[in-house]
Amino acid sequence: MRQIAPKDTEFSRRVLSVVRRIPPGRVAAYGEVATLAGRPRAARAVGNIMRGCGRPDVPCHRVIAAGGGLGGYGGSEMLKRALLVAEGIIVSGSRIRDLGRVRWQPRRKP
DNA sequence: TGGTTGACGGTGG
DNA sequence: TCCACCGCCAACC
Repeated sequence: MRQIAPKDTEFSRRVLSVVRRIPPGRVAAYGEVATLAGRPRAARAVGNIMRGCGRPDVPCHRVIAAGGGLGGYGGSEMLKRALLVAEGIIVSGSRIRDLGRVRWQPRRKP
């Protein structure tokens, strides 16, 4: 059983900051968060940090896998699905159907 | 210092 | 549409 203690490094803190910015009713993929954190290829690393988020400030349940997969949630994948549905996101089984609609867009250049 | 793991992403069959 | 393989990055032992 590996220790779940994310290091308070720049990267981890940046990732948490990005996830914290995700508004309700919207979701972001690990790769998206990684890109916003400055590491477009660190999707796995983001998952590692999410694994030990343990912070109510960080809506880790709004972070999903690319393609609409929910990914995981401390072992209770069903809980994550319920949280997303409660926010108005349509989820079918373990897959988000209106992914292109709930996809969080951090900023758009005018 | 090096090797392994993991809440991933993308492509191919 | 679903399953499998490879590649990338950070944390843990």
